[in-house]
Amino acid sequence: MKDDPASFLPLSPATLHILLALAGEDLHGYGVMQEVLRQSDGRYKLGPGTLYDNIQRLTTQGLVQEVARRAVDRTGNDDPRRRYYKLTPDGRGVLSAEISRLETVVRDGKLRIQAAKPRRA
Amino acid sequence: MKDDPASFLPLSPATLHILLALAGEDLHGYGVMQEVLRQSDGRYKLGPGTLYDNIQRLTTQGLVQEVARRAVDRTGNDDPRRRYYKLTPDGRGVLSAEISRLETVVRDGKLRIQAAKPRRA
DNA sequence: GACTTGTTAGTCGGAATCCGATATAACGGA
DNA sequence: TCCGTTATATCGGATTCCGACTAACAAGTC
Repeated sequence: MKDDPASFLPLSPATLHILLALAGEDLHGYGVMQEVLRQSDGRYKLGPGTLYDNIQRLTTQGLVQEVARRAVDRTGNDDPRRRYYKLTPDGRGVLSAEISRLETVVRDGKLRIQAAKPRRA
Repeated sequence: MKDDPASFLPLSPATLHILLALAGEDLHGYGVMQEVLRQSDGRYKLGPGTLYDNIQRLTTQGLVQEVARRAVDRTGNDDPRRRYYKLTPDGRGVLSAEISRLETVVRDGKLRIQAAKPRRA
């Protein structure tokens, strides 16, 4: 995947949040669901359909890859059913590009919204 | 439509950019395409299918409404084929909510991206 | 042991959305 | 007159979303 990271943009909300969840640490599918829920304060809930569709697509695109099981997580659990995923360097690059793109969107957006009563400039 | 603005979130990239384009000034369909292209520095191009699908949906949702406006724009043009649209107050509220949601996403994202890579300094 | 709740992976199928190709036509300038 | 641009709109295939469902195992409770 030496494709330009920009060619993957913009990311859908689901894809963005999945990559974001994996940016912190490697996680298994169910863990991604929980992490997205946590990151959004319970406001954005990812269903299994969306999750696994995305994981599969992201894997074939080379942005995410499955990794050999980790021994234990920080809670000391080790459920053998788990399948862990991690961001590839390309995945991290795409996420990074999207974040900075969104940064300008937010900056522009705030200006535009405030100018609700345009005074001509 | 007294629905909670949060119930419309998150917005797809296409929807977000259309609302953003209309936040500055009332525009006609083709104008929205151009404005989105301009705002993204030519990186995000909206096709007519996506545009009109969205305008229709946003109109029935009450976030956008068509306005009768035959006045000239700043280039002095007055093409009678044009159909202008504007953001409703609800539309502005939804856009505002999405922008502030994205603000936290960006903030979190930046932390996560730089946090997970200090593989030796 | 039986019961219950939570964890974990996945499938399935319909709905929603995307999005380019295409159609149509009026515009403006060379 | 002819051409490139402006402008609205539809169509249909492809992609994505997303909840309901299946299936197990885990862990704690009664």
